[in-house]
Amino acid sequence: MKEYSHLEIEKHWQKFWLDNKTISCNVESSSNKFYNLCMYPYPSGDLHMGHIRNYTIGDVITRFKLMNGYNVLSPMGWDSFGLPAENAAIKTGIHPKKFTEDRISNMTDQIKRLGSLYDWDKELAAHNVDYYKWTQFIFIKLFENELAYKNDAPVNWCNSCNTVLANEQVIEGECDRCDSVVEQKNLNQWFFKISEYADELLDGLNEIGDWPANVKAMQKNWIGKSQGAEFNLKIKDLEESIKVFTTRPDTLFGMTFAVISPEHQLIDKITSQSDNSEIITEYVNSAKSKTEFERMSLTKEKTGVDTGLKVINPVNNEEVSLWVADYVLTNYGTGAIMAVPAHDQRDYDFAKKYDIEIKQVISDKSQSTNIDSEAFIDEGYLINSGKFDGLKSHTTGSEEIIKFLVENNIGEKKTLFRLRDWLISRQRYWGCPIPIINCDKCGLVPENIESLPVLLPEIDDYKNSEDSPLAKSIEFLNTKCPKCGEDATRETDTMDTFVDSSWYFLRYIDSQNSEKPFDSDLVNSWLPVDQYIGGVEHAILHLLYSRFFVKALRDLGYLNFNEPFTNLFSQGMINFGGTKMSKSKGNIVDPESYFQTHGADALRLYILFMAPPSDGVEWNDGGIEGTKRFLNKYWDNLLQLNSLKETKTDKEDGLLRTLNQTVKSVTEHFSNFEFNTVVSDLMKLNNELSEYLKNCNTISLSTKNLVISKFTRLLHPLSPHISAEVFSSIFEKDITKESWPEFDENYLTNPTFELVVQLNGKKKFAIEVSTGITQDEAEKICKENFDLNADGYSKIIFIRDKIINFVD
RNA sequence: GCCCGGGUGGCGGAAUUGGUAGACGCGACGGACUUAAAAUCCGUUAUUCGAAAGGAUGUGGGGGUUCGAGUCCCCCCCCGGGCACCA
Repeated sequence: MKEYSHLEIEKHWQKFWLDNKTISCNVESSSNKFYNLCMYPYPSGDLHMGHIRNYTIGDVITRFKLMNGYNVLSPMGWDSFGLPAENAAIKTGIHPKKFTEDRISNMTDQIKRLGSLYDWDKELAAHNVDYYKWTQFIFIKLFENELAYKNDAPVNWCNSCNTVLANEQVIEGECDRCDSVVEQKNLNQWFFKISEYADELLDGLNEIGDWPANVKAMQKNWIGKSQGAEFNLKIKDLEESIKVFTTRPDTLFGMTFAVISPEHQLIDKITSQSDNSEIITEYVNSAKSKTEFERMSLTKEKTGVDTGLKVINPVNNEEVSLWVADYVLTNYGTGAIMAVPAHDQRDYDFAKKYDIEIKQVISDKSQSTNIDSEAFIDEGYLINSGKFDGLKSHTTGSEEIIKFLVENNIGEKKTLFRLRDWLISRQRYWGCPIPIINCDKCGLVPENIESLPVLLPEIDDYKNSEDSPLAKSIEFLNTKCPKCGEDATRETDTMDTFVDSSWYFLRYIDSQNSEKPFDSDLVNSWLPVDQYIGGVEHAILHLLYSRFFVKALRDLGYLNFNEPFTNLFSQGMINFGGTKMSKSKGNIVDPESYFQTHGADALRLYILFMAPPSDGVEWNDGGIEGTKRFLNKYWDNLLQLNSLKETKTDKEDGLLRTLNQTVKSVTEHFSNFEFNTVVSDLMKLNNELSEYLKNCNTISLSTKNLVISKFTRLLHPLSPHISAEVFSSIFEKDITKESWPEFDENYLTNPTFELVVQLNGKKKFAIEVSTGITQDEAEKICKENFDLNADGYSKIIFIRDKIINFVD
C-alpha cells in the first residue's frame, strides 16, 4: 500500500493550482458572484497561527462556494505601509521598501504552502506607487468635499513613536503599538469628518447582514449616541452664557450647581471676573499638567474650585454656583454641565465632597426614594418641578421640559455622539504622503490630479523628531503652488495606514486600472463583499473606517451601495500558555514547522477541529496528531476500498446511509461556520468505513464510487491536497471542477432505531424497533416486554419516533 | 459601573433549539503485535454505591415552569472581551 506522503502531494497540488489558475475570476461578469475576502495582512515577515486560522476558514469557504457553482473572487494583498519597516530602517539602514518587499515575498511563499486558492493576478500592496497614488486621489476628493480638513486640536501624542494617534489607537491611555503613555498636545493636524456619518454608521448596523453581535455592540458603543437637550445657562452679572448638554432634561429643577471644564473656552473670562481668580488659575494649571491617563486614574476622587460666580437656572430663575472641575471633559458635549447631584452619581459625589445642596426632583411612585447614600438615576416621577410634577422622568418629563426650553428660546433638543473625527496625519516616513501644498497666498491646495502620485522622497535618515521625516527632503518640501505658481511647501505628514486599508477591497476588483482608483460600474457589480473574514481586533478601527469610506465615496458619486461588507466573520484568537502569541513573550508556535512534520492538510484540519472558529482557543500540540491520524486512515481506507473486488454485500446499505447522512449534516454545518463538527462528521464516516473494510472484502462498483467520490469531495474544502490527490488518482479528474455532493433522501433513515422508554421523563430502557412504528405498537411492545406498572400511568407522550414517555 | 459573550468529564469540545447529556478528538489506563521501542490495532475512561445485575448523583449556585430543562423564566456567583468621570 502506498504511503501518504504529504510533502510530495502538497507541493504538487500547490503548483498545479497556480499553474492552472484554478481560481481566476473574470470580474466582467458578476452573475452568481461571491466575493470572499480575508483581511489583508500586514507583512510582518512570518505567518502566525492567527493567519493560518483566518486563511483556512477563508479557503474553506472559497472551495465550498466554488463547488456550489459560484463565481468566486478571492484576492490577497498587503497592508504594507506602517511603523515596523520604518523602525527597522532606523535600526539597520535597510530601506523600508526593500525590507517590506522581502517580507512580502517570504509570506507569499508561506501562504502558498497553506494550499489556499487566491487570485494572485489581483494582488495589491498599499505601499506600491500605483496603489497609493489612488489613496491620494481619494484624499483629494474628500478634501474638495470638506470631508478632510486640517485643524488645531488637542491630539494624542505618543512620545515613543513620535507621532500623533487616532482616538481609536489609544488603549486605556496608552499607545496601542508601543504601550507608552499617550500625551495630549495641541497640534495642527488632518482629520476625516467621520462624525458627519455617525448617525448612518449607527443605523447601518441594523441593516447590515450577518455580523457578530459583539462587533456590532462595540461599534455602537464607540459611536455612542446620546439624546437630550442643549441649553444656555446665563452667568449672573455677565453678558456671557454657558452652553450645557444633558441627557436628563427632566432633572433640570434639581440643578444645584454648574461645572465647566478647566479647558473651557470661557475659562479666562471667568477667571478674570472671579474673586477666586488665583485659586482658579492654580487649579486650571494643575489640571493641564496632568496627563489624560493621570486624570482617568483619579476617577474616585473628584476635585474642583468654586468660581464664586452664579448661573441662572432657566426654568425657575434660581441662582446656583459655578464651579471648575476636571471631571467634566473638554472634548465631549459642550465642556460644561448642569449638575444635578440627586440624580447623577458623579455630581452626587462632588456635591457631598464640597457640601453642596442636593435637591431631589425624581422619585418613585410612592415617593419613598432615598438619596441618602447615592443618586437616584432610575425611572421615576417628577417632584419639586413646578408644573412638571407627576410626569414620567425619562420620557414625558424630558420631552415636556425640552418643549419648554424650545418655546422660551433657551435651548433645543440635541443628539450627541461620542465618535470624534478621525485624525489621520502621522509624523512618519513609511506611509502615503498627504497630497496637499501649503501656499502662503492660497492656503491649503491639493496637488493636481494629473501630477499624482506625490512620491515618497528618498531620505538618508528616517528618524523623526517633532517634524515628519519627509521634511528632511528639501526637494520634496519645496514646490510650487498648483494654483498660483508661487513658491510653496508640501505637507510632510503621511496618512494613517488605516486610510490605505479603508478602500483596498474596492481596488481588488480593478487593481490594474491606471486611469482611476477603480471602475465604478465594476465595483458596484461586485460589492459589497459577500463574506469578510478577519480578527476581532479590527472590530472598531478598520471596520468602522471602511464603512465610513464607502458611505463617503457613495456620496461623492463613486459607489452605489451603503455598506462594504454584508457578512462578517470574526475568528477567535489562538493563544499559547494562556496569552496571545507574541515574539516578545517567546510563546510563538510556528506554523511552518507543521507544514513539514504533519502537512498543511493536517494543520488546516486541526485548526478547524479544535474549537468553533469564532471562539478563542488555547494551542494544544497533541491535537494535531489526531487529525494527521485521521488523514492517514482516510488514505489507507480509500486505497483499500478502491482495490476491493466488485461484488455487492449486505453491509453496503448501512455504509450508504452513513455516507448520505454525513453529506446532509456536513452541508448544514458548513453554512453555519461549524467546521469543528464538520470534521467530526467526517471522522465518524471514516470510522464507519474502517468498520466496513474490517468485515467485508468486496463491494459493488456503484457503492465504491459513491463512497470515494462523496467522502473526498466533502473533505476537499478542509484538506484540499490529499483530496485532490485521491480524486485524481482514482477518477483521473480535477476535484476543484467537481460539484458539491448531494444526498439521497432514501438513505437518510435507518430501518430500525433505538426507542427510548421513559417513565416521567426519565430514561428507563432502550429497545430496537423498526422505523415507522406507531404509538399503539410502541406502547404494546413496551407493555409486553417490561414491567411498567401498566395501570399506573395515565398519559403517554410519543416524541418524534424516538421516545415513548409514560406519565403517572 | 455599562454593553457583548460565556461557564458541560483530566483537556478541546458535541447535543437535531424543550426530548437518551458527554458525539468526535486529545490525554490516560489495560491488552495485542514487537527482542524492544515507535507506529498500528482492540478494549476501558463523568462521579459515586455495588462482587455483579443494577441503583443514585451530575451541565457555575439557588429557586421556578414542564410528563421531561445543559437548553425557557427569576435571583445570585464566576470567567473572557469591549467601553468607561461621555453629563
